[in-house]
Order: sequence, then structure tokens, then C-alpha cells
Amino acid sequence: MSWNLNSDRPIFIQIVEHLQSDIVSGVLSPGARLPSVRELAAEASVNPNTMQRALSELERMGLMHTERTSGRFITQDADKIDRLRQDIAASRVRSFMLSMHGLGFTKEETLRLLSESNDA
Amino acid sequence: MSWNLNSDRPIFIQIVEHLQSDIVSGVLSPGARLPSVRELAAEASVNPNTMQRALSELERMGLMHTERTSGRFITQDADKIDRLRQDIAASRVRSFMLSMHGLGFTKEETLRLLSESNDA
DNA sequence: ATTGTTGTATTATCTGATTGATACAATAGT
DNA sequence: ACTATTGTATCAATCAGATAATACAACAAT
Repeated sequence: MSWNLNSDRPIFIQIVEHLQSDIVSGVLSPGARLPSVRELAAEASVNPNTMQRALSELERMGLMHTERTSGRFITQDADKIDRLRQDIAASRVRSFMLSMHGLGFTKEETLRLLSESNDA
Repeated sequence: MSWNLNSDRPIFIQIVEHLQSDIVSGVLSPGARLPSVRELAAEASVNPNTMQRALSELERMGLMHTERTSGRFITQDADKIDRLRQDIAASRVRSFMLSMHGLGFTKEETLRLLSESNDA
């Protein structure tokens, strides 16, 4: 994984988003075991406390759970994961549209810009 | 103006973006005089220092300039404004596409989601 | 010349995020 | 039983952003 964290926004939030993406996009499979807090922290070059905070947040959302000393595991609830995927997407689409509207672009203009854009 | 600032990201950055939007979308016309730092700060419910910082940033970008004691004025350089509008749009489109790609949405799927979305 | 409004600068303080260091608790594996 | 690895908790220190309270400088308007 490349974590690509910057200082624009709280690190732990960026980590939450990053892991959310990996989960809903299938990079992290349902039921998969995560590396330990310490490993993840080292990998992302952040303090273990920061990683822990992000993981707790994801756990609070029901996206993963802890098996006391065996480690952390992604939820197996595929529905929940897909619901989250749709929710995040919808929210990003909405905020993107609002933001473009704020720049004075109509929906049609925005669509055109997007269809002309290079593939990611 | 409704400023709609949240604590997710540094306030002064949100103010910069907000004013950028108002400039490129024409809410603030080229050559227009801005309210004073103090007024703007009161309007946005932030500390004058915070507003000042945002304004300095916009000035550094050449989007506005100071007339010592008469106030601040939006640039009259329409080309510069339009270039900025295109740049911001392109950058938002790109980061939106990347973000959707990260969720596992293809360009086509993203376009469909977008065309189905409610108008802003 | 005086006054009021403008932008600007300074200093201290507060808060939240992050780091760093460390300790403890639980249990799988041996 | 012992050991290593897991998650978790705690405390202090640091840093950036924001607030607060002033003070100063420049000049237009009167």
C-alpha cells in the first residue's frame, strides 16, 4: 500500500478513508486479517497511537472487529460493505457536483469535462 | 454569503477556496471592492487574523490587491481569473476521478452515477 | 489638523492532532 | 508453564491552527 498522507487534514481521518477505500474496493477482502497495529503504523510511518485511533473508528463503524490477541479482521458482511461503497460514492458525487456548481459549471459542462478527462 | 466552515480542515484554507469560488464564478466581480478584513471576519465568524491570513494568500496568488487604506480589490485581469477557473475545475475533476477509481468505480460507472444525480 | 477607517503586526493563550515512550492485558503457539 | 505477539491504555511533549486583545501605520474624508 502507498499511504500518501499529507498534513492538510488529520492523519487519522486520512487513514480511515484509505482503509475504507481498500475495503469497499476489495483490496482488503471480507474476513481478511489485518497486519498488527504496530506493523500498519510502521508501514504508514505514523505513530501506533494514530493508527490505533483510525482502527477504532473503523471498528466503531462495524467494518472490522478485534479477536483479542489474534489480530483484527475485516467484516464478512458483504452487504454492509457494499452499502458503504454506495454511500461513500453518492456522497462524493454530491459534494463534487456542489463544488463544480460553485465554480459556475452546469451539470452538463461538468459531465463533459469529466468524459473528456484522462482515465485514472 | 454563507460561509459554511467546518473544522475538518484549516479554516483559512476553506476561506481561500470559498473566495476563489466567488471570484471565478463571478459572485465577486473583477475590480470589485471587498468588505474590510474586520467585516469579513465578523461575517464569517472567524478571528480577523484568520481572515487576514486567507486574504494574504489570495493576494499572493494575484487574485486581489491592497490599496493601503481604501481597501482590497479583486483583480481586473479577466484572463487570470478564467485560467484559475479552468485550473481549479481540472484539478477537482482529476481528484474526483481518482477518488472514485479508488472505490472501484470505472469511468463509465462514475459518469452514470453523476448523470443520474440530482442537480445542485 | 483631526478623525475614522483601512491594512498590518505582535504577543499570549487555547485546543486538537500527533508523536514518543512505556506499560498492561489477553491469549495463541510452543 | 512460558514466550511472543496481539490489542489497549496512559502520560507528557510538541506543533499548527485559531482565538483574543492590542497596537501601529497609512491615508481619505472632513
